[in-house]
Amino acid sequence: MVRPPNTTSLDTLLRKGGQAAAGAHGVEDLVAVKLWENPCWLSFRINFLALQFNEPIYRFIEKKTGVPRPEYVVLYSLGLSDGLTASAICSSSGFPKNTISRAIQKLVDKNIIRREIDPADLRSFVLYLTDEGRRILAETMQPMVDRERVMLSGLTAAEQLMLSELLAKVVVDSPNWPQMINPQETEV
Amino acid sequence: MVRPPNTTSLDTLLRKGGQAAAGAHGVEDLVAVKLWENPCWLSFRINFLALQFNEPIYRFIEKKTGVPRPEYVVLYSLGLSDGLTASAICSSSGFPKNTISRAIQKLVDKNIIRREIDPADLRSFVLYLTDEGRRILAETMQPMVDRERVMLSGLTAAEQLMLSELLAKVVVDSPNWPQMINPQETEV
DNA sequence: AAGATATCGTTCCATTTGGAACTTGACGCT
DNA sequence: AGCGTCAAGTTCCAAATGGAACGATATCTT
Repeated sequence: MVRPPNTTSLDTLLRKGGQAAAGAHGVEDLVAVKLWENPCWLSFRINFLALQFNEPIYRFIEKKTGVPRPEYVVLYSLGLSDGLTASAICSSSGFPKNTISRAIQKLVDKNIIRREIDPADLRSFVLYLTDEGRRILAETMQPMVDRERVMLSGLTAAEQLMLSELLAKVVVDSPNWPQMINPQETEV
Repeated sequence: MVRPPNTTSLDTLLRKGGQAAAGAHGVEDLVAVKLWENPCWLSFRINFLALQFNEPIYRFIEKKTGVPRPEYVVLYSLGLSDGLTASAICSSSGFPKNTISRAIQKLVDKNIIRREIDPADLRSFVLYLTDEGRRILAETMQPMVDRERVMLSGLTAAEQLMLSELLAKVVVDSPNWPQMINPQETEV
């Protein structure tokens, strides 16, 4: 385990990053531990924030419109780029294709989207929002944007911009990451 | 909708944050749209990165040790702070209490953790790692840390530190966020 | 051009999930 | 002390989930 000492101290620096500035505010005990004493600081912080966004907003959306999360993911994707296929939605969202397939069927049944055969590829369908779909999107977009604003409200505008850029940079880099190797059973 | 024009341009700035610097790299089409044309840039980026971490690492851990995600969350929490209760793990992880309850039972059955009655509160139990639990943690910690390193490898050390601090600041601020109000049914 | 291989989307089915009701113990109030 | 309310965990059950197999079309190989 010969490792230059400055590597270790970078890890510590990263993990403890911002602890002094943050102070001992109202965060729960175990959350504090997971924030400051955690070798996997990145994944905890990201998962925690994802949860803080997703849980309330999807609960709200389903209560308000009757559209559950996987269906809303389809809807939202079409809102950004109408005329997508199921597989494009899968790979950008991470949901498995059977879940998206079912979501699409429900949305078609409810007349929130419509499905057309792709003349260029008879295996796949192209999906479009209906007016009803556009209505639901319009109705739910503001609460989502507001929720993001709330989550960012503790940062200055400059900090928000910095965060945006850093996260984007990581996402853009993601195609370069090696996929995880399988566990070698020898170690068991 | 009278809104000062600079508010709008801050939004645009945030959304497009880093687009120029990032360039047109290998990221998928719809991912690119969700990155740069998305009013909810924060939640997309965070959810995307959470997925990129969770999916491969929990697949790996389950294959290697037979411990599925909710059980591993319990295990990991105890690794950070031995002697927790189920409810502490729930509220810091966001899993519902029945899921955590079942995970704990499985872990006790497998002799990965042990459960003692809390003399201070006879309703709750205090959980401890067994040697087997510690062994599994030791075996899986390095791959998790490595995965984080890979995800951060596109950033310089200074950028990593900045990201760490910004995310921590947002997490620390989270207790101040208003909980989401319920949808008013009048609009339907 | 034919066969092998890969991809799109659906269906099947065993497993997991999480809301809600429940049990038991703690705590506050009179 | 006695009663009402609340919190910790468990159990029940209907619904969602996701791996795997499948049919159909595209694409690649030789």
